[in-house]
Amino acid sequence: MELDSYLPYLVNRLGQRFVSEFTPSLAEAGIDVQMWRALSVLHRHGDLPASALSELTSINLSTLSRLVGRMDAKGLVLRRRDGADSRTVNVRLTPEGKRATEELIPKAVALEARATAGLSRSEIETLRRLLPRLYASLAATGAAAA
Amino acid sequence: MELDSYLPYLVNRLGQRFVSEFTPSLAEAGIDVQMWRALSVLHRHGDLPASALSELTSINLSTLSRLVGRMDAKGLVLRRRDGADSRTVNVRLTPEGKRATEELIPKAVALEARATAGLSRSEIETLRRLLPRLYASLAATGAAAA
DNA sequence: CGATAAAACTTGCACTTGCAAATAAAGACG
DNA sequence: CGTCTTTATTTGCAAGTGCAAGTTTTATCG
Repeated sequence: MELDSYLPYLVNRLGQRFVSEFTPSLAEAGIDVQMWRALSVLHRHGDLPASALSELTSINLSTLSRLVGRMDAKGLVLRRRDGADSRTVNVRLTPEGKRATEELIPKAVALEARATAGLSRSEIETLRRLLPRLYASLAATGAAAA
Repeated sequence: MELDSYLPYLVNRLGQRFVSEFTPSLAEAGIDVQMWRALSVLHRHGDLPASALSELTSINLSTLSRLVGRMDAKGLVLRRRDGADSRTVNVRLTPEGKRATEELIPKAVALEARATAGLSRSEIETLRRLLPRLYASLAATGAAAA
């Protein structure tokens, strides 16, 4: 195995770099990376059950449960039992949460721009296209595929 | 920002998926993901100072310090002060650590193969080439670039 | 309908993590 | 040479994390 061209290594290393580069911007807003993940997914998808939010953020459900608790305490989200099925907890952005998210989006876009500064438009598009295919391929053949 | 095509999101999500798919194989060997990261880097680079290992694994130095302690206790690595500069701690694989690593490599390769199953040879090569460029671009323009 | 299983969360617990401060060993300098 | 910095790593502390077990609410089935 050539580590320098091993995709899981390259991907995780880059991901960690994204996180550490973005953390200062988040800190200014008083939120951490996990909160940002939840915020951005909620901003994109609207209200979500905790389990769906867990799935989309890749945050462990029990971890997410407590994360949502903290975000609720900070006024970023609202957690409410679902009307139809009260096992389900729906999480929703508060106006304050929406505002915080939208304030951060330009910085998030700038970060991506900085990372892709040396790539052509088509190289960037290639990445956007391929990464989800790897993800899907793992999901399709993974443990959950039983 | 379109989250579904936002590279930091796609990258971190995929990275997390790699981790969770590989965790069972690691568990069989009694090691966790962080240990695996250190092992694979040491296997590739040979002896390394803690700071270099931290850099190459993207693991925070203080976290790494304790991780190496645990790995040492498990007999996977040896930590020794450097002869020339005894501020530096050199970390080296033990034979046991080397064996454990080499036992896992085929599974790591298989995981990558599973992820890339639907891609052409050239698409895979493109990923191997582009991901390090993003990483380098962030490193070059980042906070550390002062 | 009533018992049993399944689903969706939440929580106890033991362990890991990162920041900031502490330690220890070079270097730099007058 | 002794002091002041800088470099390399470790540790105190206050959170955060994941697994396994617990809770509550829906389904299933005879």
